[in-house]
Amino acid sequence: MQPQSPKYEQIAKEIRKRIREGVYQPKTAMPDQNTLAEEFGVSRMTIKKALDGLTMEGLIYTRRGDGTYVLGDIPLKIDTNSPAEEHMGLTAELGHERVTSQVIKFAIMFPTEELMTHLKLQKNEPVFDIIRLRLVNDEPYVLEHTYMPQKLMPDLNEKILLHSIYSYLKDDLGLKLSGAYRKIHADLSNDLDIRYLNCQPGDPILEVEQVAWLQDGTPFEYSFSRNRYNARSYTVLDISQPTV
Amino acid sequence: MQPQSPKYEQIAKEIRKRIREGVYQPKTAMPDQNTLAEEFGVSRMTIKKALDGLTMEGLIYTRRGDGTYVLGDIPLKIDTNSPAEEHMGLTAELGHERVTSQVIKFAIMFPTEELMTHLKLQKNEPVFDIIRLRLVNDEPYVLEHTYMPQKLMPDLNEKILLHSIYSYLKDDLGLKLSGAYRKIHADLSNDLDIRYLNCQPGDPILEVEQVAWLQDGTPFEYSFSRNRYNARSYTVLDISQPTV
DNA sequence: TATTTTTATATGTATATACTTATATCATGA
DNA sequence: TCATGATATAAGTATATACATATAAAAATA
Repeated sequence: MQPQSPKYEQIAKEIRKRIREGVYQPKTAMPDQNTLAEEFGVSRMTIKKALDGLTMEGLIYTRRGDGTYVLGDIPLKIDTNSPAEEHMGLTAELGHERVTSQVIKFAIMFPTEELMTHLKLQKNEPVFDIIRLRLVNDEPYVLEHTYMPQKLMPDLNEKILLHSIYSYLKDDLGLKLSGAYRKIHADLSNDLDIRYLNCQPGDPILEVEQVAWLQDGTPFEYSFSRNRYNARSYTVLDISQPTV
Repeated sequence: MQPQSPKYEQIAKEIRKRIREGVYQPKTAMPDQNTLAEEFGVSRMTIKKALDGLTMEGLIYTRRGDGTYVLGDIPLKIDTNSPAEEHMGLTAELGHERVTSQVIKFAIMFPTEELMTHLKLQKNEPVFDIIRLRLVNDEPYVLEHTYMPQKLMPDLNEKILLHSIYSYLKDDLGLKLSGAYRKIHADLSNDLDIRYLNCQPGDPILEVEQVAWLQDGTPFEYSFSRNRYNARSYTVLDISQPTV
């Protein structure tokens, strides 16, 4: 019977709903914090904490001395594009399309110098070397080359690769993913791209190079996702917090 | 003599410095909140607010019941790549290199359907139509095609374009920039690219399409930045806040 | 009328305090 | 030895309160 999430989160959820349903309209002011505090039966500090979260999401903005205003029509979804996050990313993004995977390579090796740097490993700590082709409605969509430290996921196998690395890490191993650092380039197609992505020699490729890490800072994935230039774009939402 | 920034921000700044200088080492625990509160002579709530900010920046992470740990070695700079933010972005990024601009087009027009949508304008509200070539040490670097509503910046002129749109908007007009939504694609070079970026027909181009807006949600820029595929990559840091 | 000053209002910051909950450590017992 | 349970610890949540400060609206003044 105890509340699963803190009050400020429940309140944020309710306010998000009101914005979505038009109770609070874009470009108009919301009730002030004291009024909301009274309505929800909490202190103003708790309301403020809820509003702070919504501000960071870009749903509202506040002006000291004035009030709180609804924005509400900014696109909010970020396109994650992480091999390990396919169930949040690709699957969610494509909705009802049929996403399948094909494992092209599943090997284990000692890390190169570069991998040792990116994944913070010693030279005697093996990494998985995985290449997967992801298809949408049987059409080649993205070619993913992924390296992951074996020690973090000793029991990784081909069956998991076909399903979801993400839910394996999160649900089975209890690892908490935290963030990613991505570098996006344009490149020319190479032999693998031509073979698996059905593209021509000389075609441009959109490559996303990524290091992803856990909540404690451990890197768990170094990957390259290669997309046909006309098949996909990469989307980023950057809300810069006001610099003090 | 009054403090220009709030205490929690000053404390965050000091802790950032300590991490940078190695007083608090990566992978080790920091002093607990009560100790820090005592040291800085503030309440624990104030310390917590400072730590919350550092957590969002990805510098530290906290575990309830355990403590606060330093991460500290995650690359933090985001490559903004916004025409209007060149003084935070391009200039800052390239440090001591000499960045110059060349105005290729500076016109005014009524918006197309697409511009009306992206910039939330009526068909009788004119937009500036700007093409700039940016050079680093006299080498072509990026070709920027920018559209901005005239009503937000009636006095924009060619001299400003050569200097900094960003500081004009921020310092002269007092507008507060808030965020941007970007879409990144790979593309094939077109005539303009070939002419100004010194590239060959068939070369891949990294294009960043962007809508940027002010704190109140008003879009003020719709732009395309086109980069030679081997000249530049686009970098993103994505710290996902723990989902509740 | 136009400008300046005052006042009311709403958000921001900061504190002290109490309680909750996740984690690690240490003691206990099978 | 290994699992279980108590205990200490540290961060998280929430409140009440006071004051600071930015903004808008109203009142006073030239």
